[in-house]
Amino acid sequence: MSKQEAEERVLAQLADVVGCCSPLAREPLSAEQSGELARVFKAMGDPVRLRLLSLIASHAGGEACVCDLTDVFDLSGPTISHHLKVLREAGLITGERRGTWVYYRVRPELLAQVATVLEPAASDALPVVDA
Amino acid sequence: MSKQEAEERVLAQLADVVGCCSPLAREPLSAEQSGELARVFKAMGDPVRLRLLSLIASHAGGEACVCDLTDVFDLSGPTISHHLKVLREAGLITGERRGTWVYYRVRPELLAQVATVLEPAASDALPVVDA
DNA sequence: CGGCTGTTTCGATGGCTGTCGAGCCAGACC
DNA sequence: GGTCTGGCTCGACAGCCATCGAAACAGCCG
Repeated sequence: MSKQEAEERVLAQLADVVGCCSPLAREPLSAEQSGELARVFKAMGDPVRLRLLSLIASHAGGEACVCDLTDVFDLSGPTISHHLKVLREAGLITGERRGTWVYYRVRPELLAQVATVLEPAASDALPVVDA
Repeated sequence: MSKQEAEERVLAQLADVVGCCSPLAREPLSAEQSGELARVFKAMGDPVRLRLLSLIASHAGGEACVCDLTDVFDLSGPTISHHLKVLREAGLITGERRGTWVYYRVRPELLAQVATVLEPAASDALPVVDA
């Protein structure tokens, strides 16, 4: 199983667990569910990775080259690569090599799923959103 | 400054940074923003804490006593207490002592804010939500 | 082919963190 | 007041993680 396949499997597994709408506040998460979800949150639980994610997501064309990302931080190349790998293994981004450079783009569907998990808990008791 | 005040300050600071809708995909997060947000995600980046959060959120009346939470896990009391503290310091929950027991409840507004940060990135490129 | 640039992997290291047991504080009850 | 129970703090320890330099790998270009 290649690296790519392994990551695909992670995403599929997570999608299976998260489903389209298993709200955090509707019923307690099982040990397995919380494990899958925690992996995603843990990946986002680092300032550098969060910035990387937003840099990629907000970049023109929806994708960003590693070379664009490295310059933003005072970190070594390997470190950035490490963080990108973590995001990749969490299913949050995908990387594709085109010639010399590697381009990363976000997986919006995963972000949407995570947001869905959070939202019902929010709108349930909070009239602030006032939708 | 008491424990309670300190936590209030954290929440206020976070609300200030996150605002009502600073979308992750609209523009790159600053170092400060990512730091604040990462703290919340890191708090949710643990299976036990995620389950605790969902247990509290989904509990009848919107609040749960520590005694209810301890039994669910094969963990010592201090460990549960530690995780609750992390969630508290991240602004995700609040604890209140009433007589013998301590009750915890979630802060829906923070969850809503976090979800908001995620969502625009999602709906931006994903027709799946089909709203 | 040989070198050059961009990116990743490897190994090591310092710091953070999840976990526990022991002990402490707060209320309740006698 | 004395004691009992629920919950928290403290200190310690093992495992994980962010970071780095060095080295390996992948394409380009001369």
